[in-house]
Amino acid sequence: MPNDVNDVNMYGRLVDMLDKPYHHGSLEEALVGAAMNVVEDMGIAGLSLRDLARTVGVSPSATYRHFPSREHLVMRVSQRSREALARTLLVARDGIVGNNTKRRSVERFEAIGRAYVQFAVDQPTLFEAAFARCEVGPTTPDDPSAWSVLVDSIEQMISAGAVPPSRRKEAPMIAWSGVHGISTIVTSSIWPAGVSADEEINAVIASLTRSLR
Amino acid sequence: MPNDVNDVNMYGRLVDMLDKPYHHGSLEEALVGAAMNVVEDMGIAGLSLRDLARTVGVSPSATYRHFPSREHLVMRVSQRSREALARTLLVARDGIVGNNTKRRSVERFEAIGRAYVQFAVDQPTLFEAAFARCEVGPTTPDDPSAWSVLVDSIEQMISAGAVPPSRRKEAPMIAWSGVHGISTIVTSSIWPAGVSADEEINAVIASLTRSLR
DNA sequence: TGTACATCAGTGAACGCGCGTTCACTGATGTAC
DNA sequence: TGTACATCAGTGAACGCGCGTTCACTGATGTAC
Repeated sequence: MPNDVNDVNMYGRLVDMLDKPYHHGSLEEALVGAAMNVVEDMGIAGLSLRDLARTVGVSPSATYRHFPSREHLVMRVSQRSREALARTLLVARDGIVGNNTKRRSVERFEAIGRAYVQFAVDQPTLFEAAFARCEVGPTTPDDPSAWSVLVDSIEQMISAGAVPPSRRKEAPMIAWSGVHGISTIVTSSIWPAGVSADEEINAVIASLTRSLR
Repeated sequence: MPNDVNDVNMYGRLVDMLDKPYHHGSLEEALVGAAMNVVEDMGIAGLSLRDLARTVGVSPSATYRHFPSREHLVMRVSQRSREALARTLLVARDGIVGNNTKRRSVERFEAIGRAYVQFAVDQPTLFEAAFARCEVGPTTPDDPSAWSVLVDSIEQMISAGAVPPSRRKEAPMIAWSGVHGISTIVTSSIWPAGVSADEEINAVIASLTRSLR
């Protein structure tokens, strides 16, 4: 096959590579982004600073300009994962509309729960990363925060009269435990791979609404 | 300090070591046992075949007589952890006695739930190992099986009239999700370390009993 | 507007490490006759 | 009862690997005067 055109492209790429400036410009963001990709398909145990540096095209030691240790990177990735989860909850919630505020508040609550489980099923490694035990804690609150989304949703149900105010204190943890539990069960090794869990998910979510009444 | 007696002991030990037979005798069991200890204080990521061989006093390659790969050992440890969990559930259940069968069935159910969470709190690394994603599956059913303990307990409640038979199918997953969820939440990095979760645990377990009625 | 200089963000080589796994081997055990 | 031999369960050395982290360094950038 003729290779002149390809050669031009190749040289173009080589030039791009050679033109690579000494300063990356946004190395920290690039590292976190690359790390999210790695976690997505290898899990958080597959994260390696050297590997990320390679991917981003930078020397291993450059990563230490931005993260004091691997563990700090892990913390960032974990938080990112939680924030990604929170964003999908918001999208699911805002997808539910209607004028009956009471009914809408319950439907939104259930949509959030369903989206939570769906995130875990679709992105098991990110979900795992989101709640991984981690030696260093986040220095910034999650934004958006899945917990806040849940609490707000329950507050809406209380305002709309779908849940009695007496449940205010305990309701978030009850709801979170239920959806989190079925999520981890369905994505763990004890759940037979490839088998749908739709019925179980529906039953759990229905039980939550029921137990908050 | 005089060292004659100590020397005798020391020589005794040395002789013991030198007397070590060529064949270990129960290497497989010794490896699994050592692995449980490692997992208990380093987590499952800290498992290394070489390290175990060292601990047990055997060459690294000897482990391959008993496990085709590290992953197979991980599977065994994971199953062991689940069985340990199941045993604590049985103990907790059998600790509840009484003549009122209906009341007893509910109290046993709740005791099992509480023991489940307590196991996770007391042995977070074993709990994590029990449900770790694992590339090879177990070849033998868990014995005892935590799932069976739970199902039996619900069956008892149904017989005693504490739970309507119509809930038979969905009840186990609802209950399991709740206790499993709060367990993973409380042992994950998002729960502030050292803060008691007793109130939340009680609220979740009460909500489960409520939602099964 | 030009320049000296501090600071920042990279490089590249090296350190020491432990890992999983394989290989040819040998010592111990059990079994058929 | 003794013995030849297959099989089992170890040894020990080596392979190749990738990792986190440190170090002395240099190129680029921004800022005070």
